[in-house]
Amino acid sequence: MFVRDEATILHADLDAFYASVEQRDDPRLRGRPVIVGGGVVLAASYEAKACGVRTAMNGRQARALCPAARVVPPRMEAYSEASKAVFAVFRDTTPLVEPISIDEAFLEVGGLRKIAGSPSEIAGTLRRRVATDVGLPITVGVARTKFLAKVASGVGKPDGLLVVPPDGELAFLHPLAVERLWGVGAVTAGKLHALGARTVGDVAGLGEAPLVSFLGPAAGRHLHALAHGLDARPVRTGTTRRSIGSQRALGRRYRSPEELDTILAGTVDRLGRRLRGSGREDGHGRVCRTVVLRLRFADFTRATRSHTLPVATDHTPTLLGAARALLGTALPVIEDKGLTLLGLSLANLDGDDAVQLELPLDAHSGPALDVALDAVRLRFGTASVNRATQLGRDEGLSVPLLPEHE
DNA sequence: TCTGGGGTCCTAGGACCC
DNA sequence: TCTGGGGTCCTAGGACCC
Repeated sequence: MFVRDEATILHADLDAFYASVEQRDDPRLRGRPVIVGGGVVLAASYEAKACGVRTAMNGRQARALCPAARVVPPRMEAYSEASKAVFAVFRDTTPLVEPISIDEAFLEVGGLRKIAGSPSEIAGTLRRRVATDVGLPITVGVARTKFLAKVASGVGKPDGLLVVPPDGELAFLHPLAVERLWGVGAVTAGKLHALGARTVGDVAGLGEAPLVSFLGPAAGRHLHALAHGLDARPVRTGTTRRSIGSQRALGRRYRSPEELDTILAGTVDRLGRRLRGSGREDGHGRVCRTVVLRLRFADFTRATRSHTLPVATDHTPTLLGAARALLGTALPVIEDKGLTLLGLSLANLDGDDAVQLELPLDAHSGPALDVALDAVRLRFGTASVNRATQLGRDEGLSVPLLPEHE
């Protein structure tokens, strides 16, 4: 199996992205605390973060923490333009770019040494180009694996460059708090604390069995591997969207079924247009099979209702019919608890590219498979291949399960 | 703390078929 | 008639990310 022994993966992450665009475009905001968004903080400049303001924080609380902050409404078009300009720099650096979100990406720069220099030199050039060409600060982490590069950029923020040398990986990783790990949120962090693990090194010392029993097979095995610096996922280009969605907060006041139906019809219409590719660029003539209604109630609990159509479609009346039927089934609970958010997702895009094959593993699957494991879910399409190769690496199960099945 | 909007992936279980 | 395994598809919920 291919083993990388050199730090050639870059994780490039713009700093306080929306807020930095605002400071770039309005000199009066530079050096001052800036909050983007009103009711909820979408982004905070580092000056605002110094007061304790955080993304997703309630707007009133944020203003109380940082009375000097300038609060500006979001300008999504400006951020989209800035993102395109930054990604142009990424793609000019290497063709192997894997976008993660509007403001971050992985770049594979192995093999560019002769023409562009070492990975850390390339990272430095990238940072300077983003600063001069686009006018934004960016932090880059450089490491042998995606995971370590991602952690490195987080530790290196803001406006930094941090290289994790292959022989210094565990020394870098193990002192870090478990919350630093990509994929560990509040719930998982709480479970790890309950196991006595507060640092990544503690997690590495736990062994796989307790992690699997506390976190489930996928998360447990994944975390165990990451804590030991193991992560074979390659940088991959051309990943396609698996779902698109739209949602709307409704506030607390009562909405009649008729009113909800109007909102739903508007949402379906918007998503239908996106699906067919008019307006936004994430659709481009795709079809979907599964319609998911998303609800949030006044007590902050959530629910979903979904329906899978016999054939994939982009036909708005068909989608609306399915959405209406789902809303109908949910009316009693809406009546009971009070609805505060209504959303819709269109999933199973392009129908069959997410087929699930469930294969049993038996004694013939390989003696290396010593973990209690009932079945592997292989999904054909990008996500599933990931899982399968990861399994192959972690367990030494050398991929005979993977191919041919098509 | 009275909490936005857009996503990804994983888990569990039911219905149904052979 | 009952039990069981194996396989597929679908639904619902949850954790997490930016």
